[in-house]
Amino acid sequence: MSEDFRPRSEFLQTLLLRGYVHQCSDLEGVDAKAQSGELVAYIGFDCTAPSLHVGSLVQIMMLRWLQKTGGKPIALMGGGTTQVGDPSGKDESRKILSLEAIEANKAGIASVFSKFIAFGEEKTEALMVDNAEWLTALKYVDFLRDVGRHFSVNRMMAMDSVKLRLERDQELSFLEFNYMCLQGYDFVELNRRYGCALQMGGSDQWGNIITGLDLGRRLGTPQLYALTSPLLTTASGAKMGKTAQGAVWLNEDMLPVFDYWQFWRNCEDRDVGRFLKLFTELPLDEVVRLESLGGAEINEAKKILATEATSMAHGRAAALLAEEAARKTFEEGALAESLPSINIDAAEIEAGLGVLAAFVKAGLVASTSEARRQIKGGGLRVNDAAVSDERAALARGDVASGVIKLSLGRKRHVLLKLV
RNA sequence: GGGGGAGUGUCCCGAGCGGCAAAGGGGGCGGACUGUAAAUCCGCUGGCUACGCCUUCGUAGGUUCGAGUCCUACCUCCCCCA
Repeated sequence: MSEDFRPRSEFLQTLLLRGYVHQCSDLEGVDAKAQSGELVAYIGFDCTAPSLHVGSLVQIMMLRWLQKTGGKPIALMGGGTTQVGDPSGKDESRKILSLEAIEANKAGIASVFSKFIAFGEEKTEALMVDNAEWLTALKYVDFLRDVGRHFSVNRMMAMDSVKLRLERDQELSFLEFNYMCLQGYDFVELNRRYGCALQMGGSDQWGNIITGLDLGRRLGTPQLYALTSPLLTTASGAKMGKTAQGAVWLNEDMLPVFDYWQFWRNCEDRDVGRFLKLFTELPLDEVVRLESLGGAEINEAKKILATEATSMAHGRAAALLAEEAARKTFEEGALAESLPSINIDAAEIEAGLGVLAAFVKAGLVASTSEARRQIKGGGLRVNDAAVSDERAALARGDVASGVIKLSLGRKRHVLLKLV
């Protein structure tokens, strides 16, 4: 990447300044294309899970910026390629998903996407397409003759995704070996169908993307471009988007908005600036101001990060509600109505629901054994009072304004709402 | 085809003379300290109707009062010879 390159398009300026760019095959080329107002770009998404999590957020944001700056984004659902499985960055082969599971996952992902990007037929409205559309219709022999002839096995063997498996003597099935060919073919197909000239993705996708570029050249498409974003880790090196409780999902039914807000609120000091640039749309000078806050003041920046990021995924109203719930809970020590909650039959309380069972029910602990351990460690609280007796039961008297507040540690809270 | 080695607590790595719910890390969770941060220190890290019971060491059998540990077969992976 040339250091002194000065982009003229708003699209590239934004991506470069906000830290989205890791590698690009041809910045000038992409810039010119973006300038012309004809840039169509795509990112492919696996259909391996029923939703998307924070790990995909960088990619989603790139498509969002593309749309905001006058380009047309394409979200490519890997309905076809997911049937094959990408070996990139994986030590072992992935389980092959059933077609029904892939379909269901696709629907979940689509609903998340629509929060971030506007879909439709207009020029800058995004398209969502599924590569199963063309991949499953391919005839094997035809594909080999038309496309396979352009792939050099010698080169494929040298690709990191393949090389790694071979070096470690790990199985790489022929099925997976074909993945990059299919992804390469996707790019060409999207170019033919929609004039898509740029594929973006995480840095681990560089090899796959470049394969598409080469294939395009050999098959006579116009010049294609590649752009990857850095692989995101937190300042302390952990993979982005995974927490103890699991992935940080972008949809509410898999992760309560309160928890999503908390995820951002609890980021490390060193990450605030970077995250503000990548995951919010605050002007850069504001970001600079916020990240320069020192000491405890950086907490203000974290709150803004949390609310801004949450607004995008769940809407402003829900984000403000989460912010308010956090303020009440952490700053005032008061009861916040909008904490994550589960309904519980009043009769169960009357009957004397044991604390152990209650915490399991609330999902704060995985088993009664864990609940016992947490009690020993002083980690469980009912209405902010530490539980010391594992045989205690919840009672009518614990109910305040219709709820009982259960807490695990300082940060995780669930309200039992009596019904 | 022949010879040798490996598979351990379902997050990962990794010890394990026949008495083992199984050493030690990492990670994670909880506590203390803080700023809902980082660093540090301490505790916990199979399940249950819980001073007891049940299920765990690639799979299936066997020897034994008793098996992760010994024997047999099978599966998977690695190394050497062909």
